[in-house]
Amino acid sequence: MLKRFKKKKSAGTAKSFIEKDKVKAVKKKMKSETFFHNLAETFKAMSDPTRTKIIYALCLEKELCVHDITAIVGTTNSAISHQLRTLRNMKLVKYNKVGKIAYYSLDDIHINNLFAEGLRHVEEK
Amino acid sequence: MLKRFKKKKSAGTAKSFIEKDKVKAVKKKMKSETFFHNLAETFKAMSDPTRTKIIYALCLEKELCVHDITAIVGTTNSAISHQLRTLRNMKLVKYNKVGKIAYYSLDDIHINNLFAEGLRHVEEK
DNA sequence: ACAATATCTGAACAATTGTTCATATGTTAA
DNA sequence: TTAACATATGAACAATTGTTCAGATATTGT
Repeated sequence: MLKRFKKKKSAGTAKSFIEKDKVKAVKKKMKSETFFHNLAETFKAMSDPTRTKIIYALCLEKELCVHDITAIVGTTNSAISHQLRTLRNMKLVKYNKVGKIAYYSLDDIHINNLFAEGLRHVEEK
Repeated sequence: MLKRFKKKKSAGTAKSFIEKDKVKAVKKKMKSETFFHNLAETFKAMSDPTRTKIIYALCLEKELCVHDITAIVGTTNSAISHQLRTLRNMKLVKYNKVGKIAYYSLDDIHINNLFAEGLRHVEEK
């Protein structure tokens, strides 16, 4: 009880010490839950070695079919196909099908920039 | 048995049709396994909503203590501390401890750029 | 020395992920 | 139609992940 009283006495000041202007300022500029979810999803799309290989390949050659990508990455067709679907769902790659062949390419220039920036970070560490 | 024989006959030509110049060119420029691993790890560090919130907060205010980050993100101290360790291990954030308070900040400008580029991608979709 | 504060940590758990396997779909050539 | 080819897919599996819980450190003020 005594403790509780003591806590009450200092709680206000303690909290106002912690929740200072910095925190309030950032909180005001905070984006929605959905925003951070989508942002995380975008990065997650690039967070697997198989997928970074695919993206890297598509940075060098802007159009590649599944068979080519499989040959370059060196896995099974199934694994590549599954990963391409992930990248498609995340809007990182697009494809157009001509006959039985599906030609994949990066969805837009942002992907190139994003990838290049990550590449720079890794190479300078 | 017959099938097997037939397959053998066409396997060679089929492969040479697929492994065309494009594939060879990309294969020549392929980076090491470690490189793609590290690159994926960097993106993975940003692939969780809690961590994107932390990084976003540190983009707005370049120095924040754990308590502040906890208040901003709105989780438990433990969860934040664990995520900060992850970010530290990935060299995305650094910290300097003054007394009992640990002040966290983004490790270098590449992180700002990388994050900003991801942000742009999400906002334009 | 003690209580309060700020941060960190290990274990345990459910949830998610990437690959493999077997098979399905759709297209082309014979 | 049938065989060969290019790609996609569902189920199942081990491996990884993020959070919570309980408690450990370490620093400061009294």
